[in-house]
Amino acid sequence: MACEKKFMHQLREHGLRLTPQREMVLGVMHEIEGFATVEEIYGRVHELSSSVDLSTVYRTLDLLQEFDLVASVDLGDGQRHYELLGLHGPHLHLVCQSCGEVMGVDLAVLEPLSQQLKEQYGFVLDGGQVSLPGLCEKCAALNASKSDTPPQN
Amino acid sequence: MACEKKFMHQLREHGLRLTPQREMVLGVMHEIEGFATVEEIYGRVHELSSSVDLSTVYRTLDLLQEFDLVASVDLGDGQRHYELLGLHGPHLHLVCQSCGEVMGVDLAVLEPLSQQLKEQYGFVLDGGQVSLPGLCEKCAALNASKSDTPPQN
DNA sequence: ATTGCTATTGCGAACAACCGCAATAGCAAG
DNA sequence: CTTGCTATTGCGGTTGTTCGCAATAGCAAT
Repeated sequence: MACEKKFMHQLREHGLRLTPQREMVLGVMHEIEGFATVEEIYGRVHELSSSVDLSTVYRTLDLLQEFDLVASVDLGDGQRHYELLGLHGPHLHLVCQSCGEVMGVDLAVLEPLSQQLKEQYGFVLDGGQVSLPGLCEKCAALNASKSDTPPQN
Repeated sequence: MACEKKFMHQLREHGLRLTPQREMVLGVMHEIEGFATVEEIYGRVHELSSSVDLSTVYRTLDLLQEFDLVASVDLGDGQRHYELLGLHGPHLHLVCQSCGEVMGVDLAVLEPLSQQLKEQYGFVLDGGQVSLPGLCEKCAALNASKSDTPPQN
């Protein structure tokens, strides 16, 4: 797959090394649909090779994230969730505070805002890392009716 | 201060109670300029009454956040930072990934985006909770020159 | 003032994420 | 195929945050 190639290339460029552990983590990410917790990723990697350590998984995910091969989203459930970006590339995440649903959206919607922040404050937005909290369509509709008691899920 | 009144009122409305611990946390937040870590807040509260527990501070901050009296920002330094909103009210946070500087910006800049997300995806943005990662003016300029080696501080 | 209901607390333990260090193993040069 | 340099690993321990639970204490009604 193109993803592995890209990874190898980026490692070389930075003087880093390709290890079986790193290959395994990336491989596992490919098998997974959508988001995965570190626990899930570690579980699968552990099946392949039981000697791989949890911190190595964390470190590899950090690395993959730095290379924009993976994105992490905080759903507010005390556990970070990771998603392989492989084909689609970086995108914006809309996170529903009520049901936890995540919607991937093209970074283009940020363009006007990005432009304005740059002009007005000199701030250079990093769109690939953005997660926006709010309510998805369904939960917003639910909340509109019984306006009180903020939904906890 | 108006803040305490508002807090009491909101507690009552939700059938919650005003306790000395909650008053102390809010009081301490008033004394602090800008952002404070839980450690700092707990430290000051502890001076006032050494029996107050750390988890109570955490729980109170959650509560204050729910009532929009306080905002939390993740600066990426493994420690959450809290800011009293009292007077200024909710605002957007621009967080520099490089130097950690936080810039408060009026929520108005989000209006167009908010509108578009609602129309296009039915997603209702919660602007008061938004933190946007990127680079501040200074760090962006620095980064532009030596384009390689992502800054670690 | 007293009472009763229940929100809140302090405590201890759990949890996710991270770090420092010595040992290991990629990788490039000879 | 060696050798040497150093990035990387596994391990143990630490930090920041949250949880469950029994005891306490707000608050409204009597």
